[in-house]
Amino acid sequence: MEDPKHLEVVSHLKDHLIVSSELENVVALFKTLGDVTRVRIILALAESTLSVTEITQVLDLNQSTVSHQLSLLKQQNLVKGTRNGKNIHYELSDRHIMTIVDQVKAHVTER
Amino acid sequence: MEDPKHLEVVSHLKDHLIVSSELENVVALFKTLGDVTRVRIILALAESTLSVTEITQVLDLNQSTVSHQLSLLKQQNLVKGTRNGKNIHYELSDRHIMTIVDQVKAHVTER
DNA sequence: TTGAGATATGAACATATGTTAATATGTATT
DNA sequence: AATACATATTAACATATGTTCATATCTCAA
Repeated sequence: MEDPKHLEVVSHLKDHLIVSSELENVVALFKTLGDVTRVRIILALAESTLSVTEITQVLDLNQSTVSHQLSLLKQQNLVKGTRNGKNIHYELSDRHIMTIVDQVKAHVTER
Repeated sequence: MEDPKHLEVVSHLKDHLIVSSELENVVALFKTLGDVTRVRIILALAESTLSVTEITQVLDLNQSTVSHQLSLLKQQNLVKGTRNGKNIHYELSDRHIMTIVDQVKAHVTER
């Protein structure tokens, strides 16, 4: 037999779970963080501001790869770059990101 | 000219950023959360325990899709299912997940 | 044990994604 | 202006991913 309260809840659930654009944004952020290369870049930038070339050397990546991924990270407002002559210094645009990463890290290690 | 302190930091960065299996796990979790369907399932389960059929109806999805995605969510220990006769009741395996989702939601709305 | 309902699984498909090579653009130095 | 260095961009490719259809498996009731 079914709990009538359960049926009640379920029948109304459909209306409450609107597909908000907010959901899209949250998922997009998760998706961006769901790649090893990008997270490594973020972790590196958490230690120090770095130019593209430096990221390339430190993480042992193709220059093109770094530029591509930085472009995605910029789109999500996770990093920002400021030009300094020939170089562009990249840094985390927000400390908040590290909070999230740490949060998830905690969740992962905790099992 | 370059800040010598900066050069110092960068030159040692490569050794500190080990590709830990922990990193892989963190990224895998982010990747799992980087899909609208999966997050919608999580948000639904945050409201109430649900059977596969109920999820199918509430979220207007294909039964096969729901099963496939639940399987991925199970692999990441995000949900767990317990059989009740013909049905299987799915629930979040951990409240912690909602904390993470809320965290990111906060980050997203805050701009 | 046969049938019906609930869930899982496998194969096929279209699309998305990450990396690379090649090249373009931008910037400073001479 | 020419060169060298740093970064971005484009196209091509291989691989990964999400959905669907068809079907298998499991469970209960008759």
